[in-house]
Amino acid sequence: MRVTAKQVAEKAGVSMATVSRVINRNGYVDASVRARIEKVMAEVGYVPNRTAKNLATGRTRTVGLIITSLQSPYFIRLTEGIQDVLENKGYHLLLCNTKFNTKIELENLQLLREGMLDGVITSTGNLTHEVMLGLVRQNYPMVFINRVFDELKDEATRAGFVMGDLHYAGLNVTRYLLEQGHRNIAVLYGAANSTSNQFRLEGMSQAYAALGLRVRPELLRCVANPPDPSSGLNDKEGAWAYSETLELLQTHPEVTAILVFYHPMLTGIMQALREVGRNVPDSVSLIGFDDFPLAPYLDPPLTVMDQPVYEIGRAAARLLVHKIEDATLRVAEPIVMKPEFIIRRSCAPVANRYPALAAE
Amino acid sequence: MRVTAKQVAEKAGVSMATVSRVINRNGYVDASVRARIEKVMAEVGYVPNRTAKNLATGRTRTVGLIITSLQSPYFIRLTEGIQDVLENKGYHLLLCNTKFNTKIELENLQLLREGMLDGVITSTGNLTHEVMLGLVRQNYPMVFINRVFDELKDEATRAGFVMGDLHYAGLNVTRYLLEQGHRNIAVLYGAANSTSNQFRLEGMSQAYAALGLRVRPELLRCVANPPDPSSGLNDKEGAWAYSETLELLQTHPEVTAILVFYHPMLTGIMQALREVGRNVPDSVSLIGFDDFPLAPYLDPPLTVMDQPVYEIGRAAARLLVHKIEDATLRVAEPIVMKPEFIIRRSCAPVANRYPALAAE
DNA sequence: ATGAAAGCGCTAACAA
DNA sequence: TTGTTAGCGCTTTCAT
Repeated sequence: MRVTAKQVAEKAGVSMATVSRVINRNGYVDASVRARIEKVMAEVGYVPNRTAKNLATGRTRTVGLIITSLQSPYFIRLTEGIQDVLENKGYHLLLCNTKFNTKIELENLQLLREGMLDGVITSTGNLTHEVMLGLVRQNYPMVFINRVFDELKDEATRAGFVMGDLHYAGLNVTRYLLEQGHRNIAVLYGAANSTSNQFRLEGMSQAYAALGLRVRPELLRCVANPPDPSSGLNDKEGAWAYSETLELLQTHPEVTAILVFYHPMLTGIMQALREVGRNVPDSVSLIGFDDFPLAPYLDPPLTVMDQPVYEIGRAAARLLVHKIEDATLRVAEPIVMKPEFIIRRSCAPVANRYPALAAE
Repeated sequence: MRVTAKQVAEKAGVSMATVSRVINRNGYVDASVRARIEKVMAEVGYVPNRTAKNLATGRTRTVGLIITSLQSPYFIRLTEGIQDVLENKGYHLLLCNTKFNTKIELENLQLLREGMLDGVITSTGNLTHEVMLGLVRQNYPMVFINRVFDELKDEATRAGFVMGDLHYAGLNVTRYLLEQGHRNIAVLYGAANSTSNQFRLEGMSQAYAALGLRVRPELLRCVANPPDPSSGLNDKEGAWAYSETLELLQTHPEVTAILVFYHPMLTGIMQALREVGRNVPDSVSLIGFDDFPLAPYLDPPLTVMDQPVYEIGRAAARLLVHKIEDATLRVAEPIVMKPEFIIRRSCAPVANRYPALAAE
């Protein structure tokens, strides 16, 4: 049978309170008494019951992380950053992978209300915007990645915000392509409703506008509604991207550059390109968002706009833990991190494609 | 303030027991009474407290998953399989990423003893062998991936086992290379102590033995002890593999094939190969273990021995949930899944390298 | 069909 | 420095 603190107390001839003090190393306990209790605990193999402690303290030292996919190196790296900090602070991570399913996301947010989670970090689209807003206003400790709530502008809540400078990222990537002569730049992204994508797209528009040009909306493709979201297929997201890319290239052969906002789509895009004989980078330039270990080893090595994802994760976790442990903390200003452009070999000037034209 | 079931009961003019019955939809409750209680719950915004429920029921509907890295597509896919099943059964996932740190692993195992976890799935090396064994003998619900306990052979415990046929995998990959004329096959693996590696190595030996040959132990390299395990460096594991590979190629230039048991090492291996001018596959053949979405897009496309990782994950989660929900369940037989060899372009016969020799 | 009441195992304020 | 005691909020027999 399980041994309880009460039994330890009886056996050691002390009160439960004293046992509790030695378990948690707080309060004053006489050295000899402590030794006696510890001896008893070791003898009977006492293990404290965590759920009882959770109930008594009203805390669980568990944090929820909500992401939309495990296939994206972005989320992996983010999770690593978060977990490294949490572990260091003695917190645990409950992982919720929504796979773009709002229902799953809501179920996990419910755990926050139910007191099973001390706080939550979210890095998802904004389908659950209203729910999140409600939670924030009820002062649950929450940290949002790459997301803003205009409604909260003048409110002092416990919510925290960490972001990459995605506007800057979109702006600079686009400027780079425009300078290389690209005018028909397609974008493939993963979730229509995410603020991350909006930021990048805004940056993109700005780069166009600087040249008196405009984004062509028909070249913006979202793959948020997968053909078969429930299949166990490996590389499911690549499969969606594949058909979308094929369609794009067919209807818009004038595309000379593709921006990939969501890396799980990369395989499908590359396969489609290959099948229709559009070589990278000579026929089409390709740029990914966020770096990942294998990027330099792809064929061709992928040029990417990187974000310090690991640091973003760390910052988010630190912020959340602060907010959990200090209920009065109010940090309204988002933490913003600068991206870095990493040029490899998946982009080429349009002139390479039409050398004759360029020579004129 | 938080609303409790007690307050709901008072407001609805019933007892807590009845409220509990409507929350959990069990026991008999008169339709009109149920409606009244539900109305009150909605009005006051009642949310049940999960930690209290956990304490009262002695269960948390939370399962721990212990893996050693998030950088390996193997663990990612495994996690997806596990999570898809858990979510479907109403369980949550507490993720423990040990990064080969035994201390972290032990801390998470402790959560099982402390009643915070209903069960645990482990897919790690066997540094914690004794601890695991103790837990199993105390009848905690546990499922092990790619691991066996000879000690448990004749005991009826609650432990479950799911494995890929790694012996078969090692055997066939090696046979394939031997048939292509390779005799100096190096192996780079991630954790010296893992049974998965042992199984593969045994298969390998068998393939050698069939030709009257033997494995050359000096060509087996483990990268379990990283130069800097705590750095936040992206692609840390690739960095370890890089230096190990460099050293290997320098001391053993006769190597014509490399088997990679742990994919996060791939980047470092490829870079080292590139730097010393050993072209894949003409100068060195490369085979990876387990497929992943980007494998066909590497330069060159990677030949791999794949495992049905997603299915392994699903099977493990199903088994664990069974064991949690039926304390009498005793399934000693491991579930074994067959691997599949996927040939792409990272292997070439040795004859390609020494055509003159082959022509003799 | 509903209620009373005894836990579940620990924490923490207060008293001593 | 230690003990007393009243919770934490829910579940679950056992009556009724």
